[in-house]
Amino acid sequence: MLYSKLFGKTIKDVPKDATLISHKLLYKAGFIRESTAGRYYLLPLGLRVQQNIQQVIKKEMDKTGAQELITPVLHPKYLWEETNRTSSVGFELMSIKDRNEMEFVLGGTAEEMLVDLVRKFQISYKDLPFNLYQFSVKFRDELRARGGLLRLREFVMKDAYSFHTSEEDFKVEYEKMKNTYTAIFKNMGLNTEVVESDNGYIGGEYCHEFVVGSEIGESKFLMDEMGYCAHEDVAVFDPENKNLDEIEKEMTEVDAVRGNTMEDGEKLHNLPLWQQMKDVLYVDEKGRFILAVIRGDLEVNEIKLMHAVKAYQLRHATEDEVRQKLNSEPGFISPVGIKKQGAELKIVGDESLRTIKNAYTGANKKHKDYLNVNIDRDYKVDMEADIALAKEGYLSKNKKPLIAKKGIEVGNIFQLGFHYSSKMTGASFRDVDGKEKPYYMGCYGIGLARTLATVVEVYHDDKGIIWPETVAPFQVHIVGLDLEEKQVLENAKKVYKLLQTEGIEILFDDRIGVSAGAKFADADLIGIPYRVVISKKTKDQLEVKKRSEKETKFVSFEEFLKILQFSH
RNA sequence: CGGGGUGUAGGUCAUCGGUAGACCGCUGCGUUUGGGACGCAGAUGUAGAGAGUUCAAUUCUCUCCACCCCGACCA
Repeated sequence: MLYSKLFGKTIKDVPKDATLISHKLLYKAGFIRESTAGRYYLLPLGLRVQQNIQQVIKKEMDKTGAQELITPVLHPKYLWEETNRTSSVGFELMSIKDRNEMEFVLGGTAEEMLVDLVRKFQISYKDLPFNLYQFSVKFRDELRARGGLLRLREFVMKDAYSFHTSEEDFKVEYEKMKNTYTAIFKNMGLNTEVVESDNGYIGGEYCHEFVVGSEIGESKFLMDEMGYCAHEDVAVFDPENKNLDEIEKEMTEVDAVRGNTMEDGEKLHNLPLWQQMKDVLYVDEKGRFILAVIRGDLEVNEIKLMHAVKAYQLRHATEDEVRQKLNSEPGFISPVGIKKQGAELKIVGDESLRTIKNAYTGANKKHKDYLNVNIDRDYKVDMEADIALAKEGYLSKNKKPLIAKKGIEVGNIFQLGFHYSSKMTGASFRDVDGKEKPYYMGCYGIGLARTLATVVEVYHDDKGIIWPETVAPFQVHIVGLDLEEKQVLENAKKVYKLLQTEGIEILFDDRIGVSAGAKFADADLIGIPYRVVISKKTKDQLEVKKRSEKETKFVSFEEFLKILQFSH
């Protein structure tokens, strides 16, 4: 490719909207331009990188025996209604009607489509298992797009869906995908943590995120030195017993003229925070009240709570609701003697309540507290569950301190189980015993543009991008200097042609009348792995420099070919 | 959707009640040419949209729209 013909120029100033390094560099170097929020043009350079990423993924996926296909982008809405996902997806569905008023959903994920495809065939146990994947544009009307390519409303995703006769068979595939994903990202130079996480709207019981550690990432997760690694949403920990050796004292109601915060209670009674009970009142999407009770030094994990009570939306109750519906008082709520007052109330106690004795808490009246409250004796909960938010420094179940990390989620794998096959009619196979059975499923996604941005986040310096060779838009960047001298120009063209015949992808900066400094700056910004300078100085040699290194060296054409071959 | 912010040339910004300017970039000519060269000449704007106040609005007020940041959501 001749640089003089390349569409998309480098610029010096970036739009003020760009805050992330990847966004700035990709914009400056001419890889992307914005259309509207969360929708980007991929320019020729950007597309080349994305296609390389796609190749890396495809190669590893094909190795596992997965097969590539393509589904329509417009999904018939009735499919989404069949699984009841028109109301429960985590992202806003975009829909559209055709001339016959038929309703379609712009695909944001394709579980229903794949099941619908598979059920068009008479599947038997002999056909299973199989894994089908595609690269296709996904539409998600995200509440907020963010950070350049990091969170888009339209993006190419590799999504794969596997079908199995049984859970055991699925688990083999799941492990295979775990390894495949690790390999895929490694091939692009990305080290990923495999993080246990929450399924969200996809359904199923467990899943793992592939996360690249980064301060700008949105995924918060916790690790310990024994290899435990889980997203904040699902991370478990050992709450540690606090004072279980104390004997249970008599519960008393005392005056408590204090504010509404935990700290106010701590100060007033001069007792440790962990001995206090924290009571948080939520309302779910059906209007049920849910009182989460937890040890005072811990916080409620709303994701865990939602799973425990099978709700998919929670909000905090208002002060009026606390007073009127539950006859309690904000800041003084307690499970002890709380009246349901006609409202549906579910009290969920965290496991940590079993680690303390003689707790103190509000008395459902303004400026009244209870002291020496003990579970079972003084109050009962409707449900005991782990609803606590893990934090750095807490002990893991391995009794090792947890370390908090942040990262970018570039891919994930989900166990779906029978989630879809049980909801969609005909989603079944004929088993060896002649019976029709639902198949067991999994799904596996990678966002290409986000992965691209993540590579830039990891591989750059103050001058520009430093592409890993597997995804670089070109392998070699020839910088031609002194090109107004015929000899030099001819020589540069010759090298360009010869390298091309070797099958090497080259960007040749053939611009005449552009200063050396400008060309070097552009080469650094674009970040192609090898820079080759050809000028009147270099004569019949090539001046080679790796983007990732400082030194340049003069080599012959043949020696350079060897360097390139060696690097693969 | 809640909170905060921004909309002026392709980009970065200035101007501020009296109809717009700098730098980068772009075009042409010339001089330059190993780390973003210089000179000269030139092109580029319904100041996001609409309404209001005013003799006069890019400037003040309101509404809408778009975009960015923080939060809820996610590949």
